Amino acid sequence: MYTRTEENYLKAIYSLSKKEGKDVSTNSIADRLDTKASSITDMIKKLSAKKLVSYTKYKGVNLTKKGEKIAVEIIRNHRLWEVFLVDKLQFKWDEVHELAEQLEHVKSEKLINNLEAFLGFPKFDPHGDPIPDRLGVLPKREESKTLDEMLEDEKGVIVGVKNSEIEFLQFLEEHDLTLGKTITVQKRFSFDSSKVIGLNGESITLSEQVCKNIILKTS
Amino acid sequence: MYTRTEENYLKAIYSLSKKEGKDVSTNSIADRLDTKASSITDMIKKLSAKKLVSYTKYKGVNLTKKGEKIAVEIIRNHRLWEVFLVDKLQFKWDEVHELAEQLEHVKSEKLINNLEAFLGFPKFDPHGDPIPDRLGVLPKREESKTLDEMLEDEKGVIVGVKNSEIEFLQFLEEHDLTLGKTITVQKRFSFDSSKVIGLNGESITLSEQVCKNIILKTS
DNA sequence: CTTTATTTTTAGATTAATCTAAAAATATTA
DNA sequence: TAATATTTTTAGATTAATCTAAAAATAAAG
Ligand SMILES: [Mn+2]
Ligand SMILES: [Mn+2]
Ligand SMILES: [Mn+2]
Ligand SMILES: [Mn+2]
Repeated sequence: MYTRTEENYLKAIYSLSKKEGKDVSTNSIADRLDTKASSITDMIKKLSAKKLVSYTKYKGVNLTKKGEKIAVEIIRNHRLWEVFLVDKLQFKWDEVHELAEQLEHVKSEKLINNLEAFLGFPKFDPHGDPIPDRLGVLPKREESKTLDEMLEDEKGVIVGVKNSEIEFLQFLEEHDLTLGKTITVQKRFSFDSSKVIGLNGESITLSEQVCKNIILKTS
Repeated sequence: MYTRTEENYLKAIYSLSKKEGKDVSTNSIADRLDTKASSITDMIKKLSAKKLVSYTKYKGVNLTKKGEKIAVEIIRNHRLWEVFLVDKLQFKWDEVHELAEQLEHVKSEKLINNLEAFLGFPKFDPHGDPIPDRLGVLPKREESKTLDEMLEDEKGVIVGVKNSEIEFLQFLEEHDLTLGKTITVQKRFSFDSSKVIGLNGESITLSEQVCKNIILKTS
């Protein structure tokens, strides 16, 4: 139906428009996909001709309903494959993203629906990101906040991360800061917004940067 | 490492040279891949430059050790994915080939090795074809013959098919002629080489064409 | 051993996705 | 607002994979 490249553009535009709200700029897509702005302009014209994005020169793009539907489908594929790799094939959460980037483009509705059933209809992927159902509806997470927003003595369970880069995930893994772990804020230093937290009976110091990227459910 | 197209050419050359013995001709590859002969010549030059095939103009091609290694790797991927689809995701044996054609190109040694372990190190795919191990070694099947070669009153267990086209597989499925079934040759008609066989206590007539494409282990 | 038929290769085009360099539009700042 | 900087688009090339049509090589028939 659509080429792998087209799908990757749609996915990039989708997540950029979620993150930045407004129209998505040529340069931001170029950054995200690690290509040149001129290539983006070309592809945008193609996507626009196919009614997958709405585009006005110099003003940026937005996904149409049609374009968004495809983007969400690919995201669904991506996240279900990540669950498969972690739950069934013994992969760690920092090893699955690149592979899922390949697997997400395999074309078969039956495959992905059967895979979903095989995995027990998971609602979140190994990084805590929501998995769209077959209609494209994203599950809502219960009330949650970032560790950065938590106060001293507050307690919470890790339910997701905002950054899925390998180095960050490995850092968390090494400190046993994985999904489902319960932590308590022991101290907050106002001069740099770093925190000391309690985990497994031990204390760890975490930078503001780290705290901003951990999502918790506070009871 | 190699493009999807290159991999498909190598796979085609591999199976054609197994089937036909001698040098593989440009036209036979074109037929197999449903492309024009001129495209084949172009690609062969590319593969030759990469030392994946040995090629002399007008004389056809053969895989080098390097080329064969890649072809066998892709076949390993293909067959393991087929097992996954049938054993874990409820696919029928006539539904998996096209999907496996996509999945076989996903690049990750760890993925395929973990998948193999997850599946319990299967030796044959859903069509009875041998699955190369991680070193590229193909398991040997026990003594077997085609139904066409069997004599009256001879008994055997279906262990594979020589033709994996959807229509043929569906035909077999409808008659419950699936892997593992035991059948007995009840009668052979010499005028057209058709046979009446016994299966599940019933009798079925099968054409020579069909008999030539069913592989059995005779006790 | 010629002539004819078939197969294979070459030449030249096309399409998708990318790039560099330059031009045009928009945004910033003095 | 005018000058400057940044962003975006256009123009022209490149690479991979394919095609059609024509030329060259090989094989088959007479
Ligand atoms: Mn991912
Ligand atoms: Mn994820
Ligand atoms: Mn197959
Ligand atoms: Mn098979």
